[in-house]
Amino acid sequence: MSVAAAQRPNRHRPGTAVLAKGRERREAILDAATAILVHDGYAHLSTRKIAARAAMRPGNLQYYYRSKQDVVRAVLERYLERAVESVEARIAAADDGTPTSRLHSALDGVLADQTSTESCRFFWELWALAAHDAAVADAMREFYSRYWRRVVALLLATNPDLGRPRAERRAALLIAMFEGLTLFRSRRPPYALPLPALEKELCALVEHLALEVP
Amino acid sequence: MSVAAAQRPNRHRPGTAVLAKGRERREAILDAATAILVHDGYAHLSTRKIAARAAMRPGNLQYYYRSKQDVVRAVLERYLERAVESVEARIAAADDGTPTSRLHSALDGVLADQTSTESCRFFWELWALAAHDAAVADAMREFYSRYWRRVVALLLATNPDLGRPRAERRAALLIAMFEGLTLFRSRRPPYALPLPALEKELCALVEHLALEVP
DNA sequence: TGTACATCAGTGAACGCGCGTTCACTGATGTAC
DNA sequence: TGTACATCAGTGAACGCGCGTTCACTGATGTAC
Repeated sequence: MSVAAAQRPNRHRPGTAVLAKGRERREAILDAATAILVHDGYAHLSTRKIAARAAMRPGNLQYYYRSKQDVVRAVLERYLERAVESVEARIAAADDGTPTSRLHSALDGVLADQTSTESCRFFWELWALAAHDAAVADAMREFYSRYWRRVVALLLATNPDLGRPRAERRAALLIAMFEGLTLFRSRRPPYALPLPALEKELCALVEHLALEVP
Repeated sequence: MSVAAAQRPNRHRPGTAVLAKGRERREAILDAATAILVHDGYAHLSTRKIAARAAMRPGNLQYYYRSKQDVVRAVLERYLERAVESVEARIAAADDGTPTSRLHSALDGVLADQTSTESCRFFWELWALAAHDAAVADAMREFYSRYWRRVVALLLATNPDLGRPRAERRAALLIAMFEGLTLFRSRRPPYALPLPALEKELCALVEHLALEVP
């Protein structure tokens, strides 16, 4: 379609206001779908509910996204992209400090994200979804791959003596622990472990993994 | 019903063969539901599919479990009960050794479980389900609470100097890491991190958390 | 031994519902000439 | 300035489908007497 539009003479192009509205509507659809996914779960996610929440008719939703799967993929891509951006921004924000302080501010950022019930629930849904949907699995692989490389770089910057192989292994363990902690740290946690002072223990462990060489 | 049966004179009781068949059928239903949950996900779990897989008619399934929710709860309870039993059995099996060897054999058991795609997928579905279903959330809380107390006991047995509060915190971190590792360790992993030699690193970390006192 | 009876197990048809998607159609916007 | 036109956006009705559950009914099993 865009190819045909480019070849066509420069006539009858839609106005910028029209295009802006189209973009807004798409965003509204993704917002609605994200909210339903987080609050009710994928099992209760339907195109009709998405359309209702975005204040449009089912037929109109199909105009923007041809199928439910298209909506889900778009939701996923937007969410993961934002997640990556926010982590990068937090690391960059601690640029004044040493590598160690960058590591800590990244850690703080991850922990802050985890207190958001929405963020946790989103990932829980994704893990389940990825087990049965190849497209979701691909997106998750890509996301965790970037995440992992970033943590490896942070560890190596903090302590080059670690060596890349060890840094890679420890980064994997750290990410696993962060992801596992979502199960116990969301604001209304599904599983109640008494976790006071846990963050200190976690910080100590992170430092151990960053600094200690056997 | 069982109350009425107990008050009734000892007449017209169903034969043991009849009761045994009833038990078998219920097990078959739970097997079928578990398989569908693991292979297709909760979103695709329907009473009609469960019935078909258990080789019965929809109406007959309703005879054994009045509602879909009843089936799901029963599946969950059976699965978590078995999981607890299997961990207990593995720890007990290492009874010949020192506390440290018990710790290691428990660790081995957990890691062995994680290479089972079914086990991982089951838990992924549960995490997502628990976020939206209070009954599931309760069952998970109970499960993790037992799991956690067991790990605390193991850590304290290995090194009493840890002190209970620290052991509790470290047990929580360990469980979080184990649960997070399911994301990267299942036989056909949804997220590919290069994880050779990761187990050694994990063992070293477990020992550090068990033995080191700052 | 036979018959009445209670319980367990299973059947088949039917219900009303929400779902994902299609489609012919109408309206809004804005350009070209 | 007006009209033809292309594109974007939105509507409303309809489709066929699988769903969870109900229900009247039949058959199987085994006991009581």
